[in-house]
Amino acid sequence: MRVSREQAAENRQRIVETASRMFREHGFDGVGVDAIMNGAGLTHGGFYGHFRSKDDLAAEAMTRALERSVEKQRRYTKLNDLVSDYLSGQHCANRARGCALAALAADIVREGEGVRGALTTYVRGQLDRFTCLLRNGAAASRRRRAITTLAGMVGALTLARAVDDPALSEEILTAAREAFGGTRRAAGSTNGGTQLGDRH
Amino acid sequence: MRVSREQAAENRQRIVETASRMFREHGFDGVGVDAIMNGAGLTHGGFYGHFRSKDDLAAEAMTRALERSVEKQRRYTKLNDLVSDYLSGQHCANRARGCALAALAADIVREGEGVRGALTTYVRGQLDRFTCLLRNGAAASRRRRAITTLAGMVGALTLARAVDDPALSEEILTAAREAFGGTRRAAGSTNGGTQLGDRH
DNA sequence: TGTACATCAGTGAACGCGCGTTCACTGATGTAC
DNA sequence: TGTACATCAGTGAACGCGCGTTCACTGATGTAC
Repeated sequence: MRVSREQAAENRQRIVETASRMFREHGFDGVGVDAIMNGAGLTHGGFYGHFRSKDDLAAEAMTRALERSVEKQRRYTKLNDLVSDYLSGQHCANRARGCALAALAADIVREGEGVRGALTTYVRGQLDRFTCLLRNGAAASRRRRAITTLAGMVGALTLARAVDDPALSEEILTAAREAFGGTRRAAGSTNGGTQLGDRH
Repeated sequence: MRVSREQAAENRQRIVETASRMFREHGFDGVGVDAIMNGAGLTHGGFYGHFRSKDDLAAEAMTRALERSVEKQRRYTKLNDLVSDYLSGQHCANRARGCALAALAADIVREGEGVRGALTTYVRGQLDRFTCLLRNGAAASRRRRAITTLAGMVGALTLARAVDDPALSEEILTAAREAFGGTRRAAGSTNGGTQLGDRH
């Protein structure tokens, strides 16, 4: 049943992609090697030809998911658009294809070095990107706003997903979209036009 | 080896408390019945005299952890104090005794009805409490700020814990403490004295 | 109040299942001539 | 280019371990007289 080197490389890719989706949906402990390999159209026995261990795959799948996330975000030129998409009902409903940070953040503390390292790099990059997208204020201020924006996005998505009641989910997403989006549109604003936490 | 009814009730309590701590530290799948019972000074065999299943205990432990959290928060009269404590380095380092929402939020989506129900009730209560603690603005505006404050707190704590580098953790907590705290102290603020997201 | 028996909280061995991992095997791919 | 052999990606059975759960048993507690 040998397969061409090219095919084998494709298979490996597919395993990583599949794992990345399944981990986001069910958590690291919620999917087995067996399920991942089946999801990739293979049988479990071949797994250790590609990876040293399940943890190894976890680190790689995490890295991949975060890279994808970065690519996707490069498309945005306005923070407001990025935030709106991040806090959309669609993203909330689609854990498997969504932000790995929000899907796995709580689990990550307990994972190995590889996973945490990948995540830390991503958070740093994310903060840099947000800082650039924010227009007004000094660098230090923009950096602080980048932090609170990222925290607000992750927290709001997590809450909206955890909660039982769709109406409450929607309320959370809407409120967060308005507060953490880069632009202010509401009439009668006390700080119209400035970003969240902007005060230096 | 029978034990007085009073003693048995105490034991049950202890199991719930222990589970509540261990789940927060290691996740629902990260601790076994065996470990919980040992942690409570008992052997695993007695478990099913107290609970119908591990899931049952999970729901109860979650409920308990959230009730504790509410009791603790009643002590605060100013949102700023509450936020400062929530986003303290101590809380960040102590998952086992800290906020169950932040410790388990990502896992909760995959848990049973009991756990999710308990959490939803808690989030509603939390938002009501925050809305009360916020002083300025119309009810609807305070409610929205309550949501973004809660989201920001949970997100910032989650990020600070997930990240690999203590300096970055500290930076995240500090920025969030300033942004999501109820009062503004910084000089040169563009919206001094108003709360996060306050604009109606 | 004291005695005799029933109850039942807790014990520890055992069961069954799923999961991560290993391994002998297969047969298509890659390579040497 | 064609043939013969070596390689090795993938298969599926098997192993060992841990975990949730069950159960026969123990002996202190609770209760009836």
